[in-house]
Amino acid sequence: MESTNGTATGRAVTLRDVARLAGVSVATASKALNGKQQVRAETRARVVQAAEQLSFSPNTLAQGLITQRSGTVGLLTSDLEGRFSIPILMGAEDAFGSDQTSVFLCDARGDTIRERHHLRALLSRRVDGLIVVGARPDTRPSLGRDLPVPVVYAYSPSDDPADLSLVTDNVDGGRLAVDHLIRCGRRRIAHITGDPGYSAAQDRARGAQARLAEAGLELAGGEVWFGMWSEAWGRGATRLLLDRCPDVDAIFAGSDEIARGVLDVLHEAGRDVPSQVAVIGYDNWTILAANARPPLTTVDMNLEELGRIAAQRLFAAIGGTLGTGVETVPGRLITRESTAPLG
Amino acid sequence: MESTNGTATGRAVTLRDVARLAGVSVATASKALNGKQQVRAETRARVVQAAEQLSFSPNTLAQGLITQRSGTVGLLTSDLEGRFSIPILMGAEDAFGSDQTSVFLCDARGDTIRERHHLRALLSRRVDGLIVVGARPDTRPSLGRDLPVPVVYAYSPSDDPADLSLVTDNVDGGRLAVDHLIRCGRRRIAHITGDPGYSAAQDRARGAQARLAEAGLELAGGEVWFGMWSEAWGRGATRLLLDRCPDVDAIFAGSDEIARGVLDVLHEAGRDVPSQVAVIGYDNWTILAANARPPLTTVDMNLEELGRIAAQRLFAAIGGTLGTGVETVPGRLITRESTAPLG
DNA sequence: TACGTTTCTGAAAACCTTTTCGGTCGACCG
DNA sequence: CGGTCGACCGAAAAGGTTTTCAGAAACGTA
Repeated sequence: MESTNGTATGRAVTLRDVARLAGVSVATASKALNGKQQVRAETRARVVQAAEQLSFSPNTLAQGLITQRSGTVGLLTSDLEGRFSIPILMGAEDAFGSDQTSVFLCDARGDTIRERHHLRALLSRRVDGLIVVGARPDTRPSLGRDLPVPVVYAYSPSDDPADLSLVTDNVDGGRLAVDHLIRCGRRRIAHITGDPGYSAAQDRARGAQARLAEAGLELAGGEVWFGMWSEAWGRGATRLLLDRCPDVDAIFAGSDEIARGVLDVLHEAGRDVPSQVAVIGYDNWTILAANARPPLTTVDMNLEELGRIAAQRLFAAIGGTLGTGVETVPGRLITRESTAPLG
Repeated sequence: MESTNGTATGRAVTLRDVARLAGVSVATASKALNGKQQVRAETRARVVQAAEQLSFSPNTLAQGLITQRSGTVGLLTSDLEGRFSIPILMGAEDAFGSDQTSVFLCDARGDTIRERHHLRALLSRRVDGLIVVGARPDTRPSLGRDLPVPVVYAYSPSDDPADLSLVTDNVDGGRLAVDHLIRCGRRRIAHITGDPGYSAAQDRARGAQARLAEAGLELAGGEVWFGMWSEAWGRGATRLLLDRCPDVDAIFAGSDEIARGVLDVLHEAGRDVPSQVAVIGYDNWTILAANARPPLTTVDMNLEELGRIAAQRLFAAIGGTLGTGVETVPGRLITRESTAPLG
């Protein structure tokens, strides 16, 4: 039976076929292909050659059935359209060697019952482990303690301290940003950020203020400008800021979106960036940061790294036992042209 | 053995356990749970109850082994970080009922040998089908004709006409954009777009010009302004355009990024949008389009829809036979505030 | 009572691979 | 030459499910 355009080509070739062609039993064929010691070099060569000739590829389902290890992990996300899952996913993907482990991607779309649903399906598929990545860097409900596989929470930590969670270090990120501005010689530093209901906003602000305090400085404008995660808020807040505090020489924006708004208004107001006012963003969302005028210095959360670590922890946990608590991954500064030493 | 924090909890519960608890054989247990006719209602109830009590979930690997259907599909992408794969993926995800089918996500990162690698792995896992989504809307090499499973190419069409490809309708998209501008009463319409090496750029331009011709109009500036897919090019081209053709009353930008650049320069030049110049983008990349000043009217490529259709075609093809050729999915206009009737 | 029918149940094969364990064969030693 | 040993190979079980087919039970009919 010929294979015509996607129609399955008869039966798939199995180890039996290989064995038959090589003139050995399936047992030795298996051993030969898996590099076991129990087979003569000459026999092994014959088997390998037969396998290639038939372009045999072992049925992973059957393997999984007997080894009790499927070689798959589930990635349960809640914001696919968001920009957080994707880098994490990529990091995870390349931490598992792609030939060893494949990842099932499930998007729960923020819906708890859909999440339970996906969870059931994944367990039914006998995944070896689970990575749960949330939509925002706030605590999320645990999946529970009595799952048959290890779970790592990424980005959104679990509310159960017995789980293992990996999060970005927002406090340190805020500190990083302000530290950079101070090193640039800035002294009148303002902080415009997003929704105060986000712990990310609070943490970054805390880190920023801590670093300011160390330098004996106060926030320009006297307080953190909380608002929304949008360009429009960036614009609005900047207008107010320039009004109230015209001698500001640096602005730390809580996100690249906000930073875009900040840049816009500074431009309108005729303040040069970076010579008069330095601006730093957060997220390193390339489309926004790299295309800004001028290109935006920003804090990268190292999400791929976070994903990679999540995968490593999970991998280590499979078969072994998992750590607990919240592990924190530091970000890094990406310097572009929106910041520069003063003078 | 207790389950402690992710460590596997002894042996998983199997159909045998259910059968034993219900006092029947595994055969009847299977039939009972799968709604087969061969079992008395009372027996079925007993089995179901036992299954729930043990919270049994069938081993999909074993099922797949015998039914020759794994209930999985592979999604092979080349631009995870890009904005095209994700909506397609989401569309696909919700077209397959999530309890029926799970999707393996693989990112080849534009590397052909990594792609072969992933392909082998997916076939080894006995996926029921494959969706291949490319990074750019140009032709890509076919995976080949003699695969054991059906394949649908999305976004990037395959170079083999015997394959089934689904692409966005760029010609129609260009027409849509210009049609909207004409209906707004605009007559001096310019087109600034990206890299002329992209068929998307060419097609959109062709559609735009076709619609202009129907209205007896010519492109303002005389020609299409090809360049790069960047804000910077949008800015540069707009400056040139205003210079050469100051009475332009509408600009069709080949992407939202370009449109952002266009808006920036118009703003600087003191041209009001939309009262003096209407601007329309392409992609409906929300972060750019909705946050623009003013919010950007744009063409949405309906990528989720494309993903959904891809999944449907694939689903239909599994077991049956697949269509061939290139199928085209129309986009739709998203009107925001950057366009409005003249006067 | 004998027999046919219908309805339900269970044994067993099948899916494909890995792994254990016993067996064969030749070589080597005493 | 008998025995031991090592190297290599194959038969068979296992993993969890579905499906086929034969058998059992219950019931109605002649």
